[in-house]
Amino acid sequence: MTPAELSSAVLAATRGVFADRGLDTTVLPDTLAVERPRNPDHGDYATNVALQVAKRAGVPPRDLAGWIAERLTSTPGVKSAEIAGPGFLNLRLDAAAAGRLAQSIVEAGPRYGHGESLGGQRINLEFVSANPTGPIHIGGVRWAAVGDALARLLEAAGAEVTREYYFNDHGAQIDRFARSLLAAAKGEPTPEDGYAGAYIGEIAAKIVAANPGLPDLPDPEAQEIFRREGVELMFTEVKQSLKDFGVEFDVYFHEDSLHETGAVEKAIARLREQGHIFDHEGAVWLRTTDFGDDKDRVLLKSDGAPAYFAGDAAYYLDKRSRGYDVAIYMLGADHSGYVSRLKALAACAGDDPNRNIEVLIGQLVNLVRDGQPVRMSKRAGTVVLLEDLVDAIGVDAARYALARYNTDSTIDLDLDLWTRRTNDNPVFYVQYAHARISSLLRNAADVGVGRGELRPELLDHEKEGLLLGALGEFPAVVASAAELREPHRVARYLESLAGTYHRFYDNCRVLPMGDEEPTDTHRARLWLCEATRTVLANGLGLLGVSAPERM
RNA sequence: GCGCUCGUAGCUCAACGGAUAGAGCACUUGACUACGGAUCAAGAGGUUGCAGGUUCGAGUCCUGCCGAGCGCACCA
Repeated sequence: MTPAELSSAVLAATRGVFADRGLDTTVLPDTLAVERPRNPDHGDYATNVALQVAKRAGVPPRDLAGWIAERLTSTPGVKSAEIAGPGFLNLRLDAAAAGRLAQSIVEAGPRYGHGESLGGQRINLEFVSANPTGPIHIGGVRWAAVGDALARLLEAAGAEVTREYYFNDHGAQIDRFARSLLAAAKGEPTPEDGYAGAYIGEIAAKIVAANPGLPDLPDPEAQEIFRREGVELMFTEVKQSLKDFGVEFDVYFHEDSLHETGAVEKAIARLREQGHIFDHEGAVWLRTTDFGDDKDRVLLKSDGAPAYFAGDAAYYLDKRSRGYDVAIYMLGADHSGYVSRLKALAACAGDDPNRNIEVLIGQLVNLVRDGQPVRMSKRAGTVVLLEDLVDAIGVDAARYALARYNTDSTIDLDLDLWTRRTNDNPVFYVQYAHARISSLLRNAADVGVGRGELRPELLDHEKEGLLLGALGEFPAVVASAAELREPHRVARYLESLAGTYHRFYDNCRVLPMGDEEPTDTHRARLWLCEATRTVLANGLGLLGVSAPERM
């Protein structure tokens, strides 16, 4: 019996009680969750449904819980249902009902954990979107790891996801980039507002090598070549380093295209039609304050040039025209002031800012080595790069480390910790569990013990029950992590599952010892091990981290 | 000054409004002639920044205060 099945059974029992006693069934929820209590004394599962609805149904919660319990005890697979505290209902499954889960997990394989909680939703997920004026730095890396994990999660929950990268190849920062390349090529110092760092020299040298006549051209023409080719080289590098990080996008959207195709003008015209535009002091404004922004925003500057926000407006409308139900923006903390204007923009465009657009803000990442903050990169000088992090701890550890924390908090990553091959390193702890099971399954094959027919009632050891319970939670963890946009829940779950497995392993011998004949208990435990391996692999897969069979 | 985010064990961090606030590390004490000891068991460690409020129930929601980070352009 899975938690989902149990939850339906509880709901059915509750409905039955309400019908029998003539209570108002409209106070009942459509679905309810059964939870794994922290304290095992509180049963395999618990539900607070009686507490939730008693007041509105006009009955005492403990009485209601008792009536539900009475019905549940006659449900097949439910061993006991007890009232506890103010009206909790603590449930226990019989071992056979619980044990069958192992088989269904193994049979579901890579699909176990997938669901349809977000079925039918089309989601545009924009993340990283770093400027093409330099290599990806640490701020963007957090989103690369979290964003890609979230994309995988949303897909596992049944959504159709487009991973999108907005490429800011338009505007003044590109000119500064081009001037910096030109200066570097001519051996001149970096312009005052330009980009420094060794990578500028590298790229300038590449462009010079590819364009022999370049030094003879007048500055404006040379700068144009540096602009065009520099952006292209940077773009290629960014894509490659993300690919090496295991992150690939479905759409690389070029800001420049919005200006070239007239999309910006069209967007402004549409917003003007909708009545949200006004002219003031020669500039064209969007009245975002009508929808909660703290000031109105300029779309066209008084010199007639579009402001950056005009591109955002056109870009948002473009996303919507592609038919997404939700556009998710993942932005760094330095863009926190951006949330209200993007939401207002969506509202101006006639969308529901609470449903059609989500703006997630991720706080900063600090790297620490030997207790000292790491701030500089050899190559970029002023910031730490994606490649620095990967060089230091590897892709698996980097992705796991970045995806393991709630993005609302700033985090300190200790580079020494994440390279350690010991169990204080969470990614190794989880991967080790997977490798250990893989090894055990290899041994089982070597000695010729197979899973055979599962006798689920044999999985009646306390630690087996706890492990089955943990495995059963996985689909709900995936669904809630997707719904809440919080991939770190998966990582925390895996760490907990790994611990639960090790405790099982310590208490329950899986393979026959010495000359011992294999029994159905050995075979049942192999089912359990295979199920655990499946869940660990699926969970790590959602985070974009490998599940090694040997370490 | 205003806005957003955060404040939980010595450290790094968990905890869809639920029961006795958890885990890893560090510290103390144990378990290796058998499936990977990269493991496990036990102990100690907390006024969840402070003060009120809502609720059957608050780390979680609301208000105020204190502290930290990040923002507050006709820049991108």
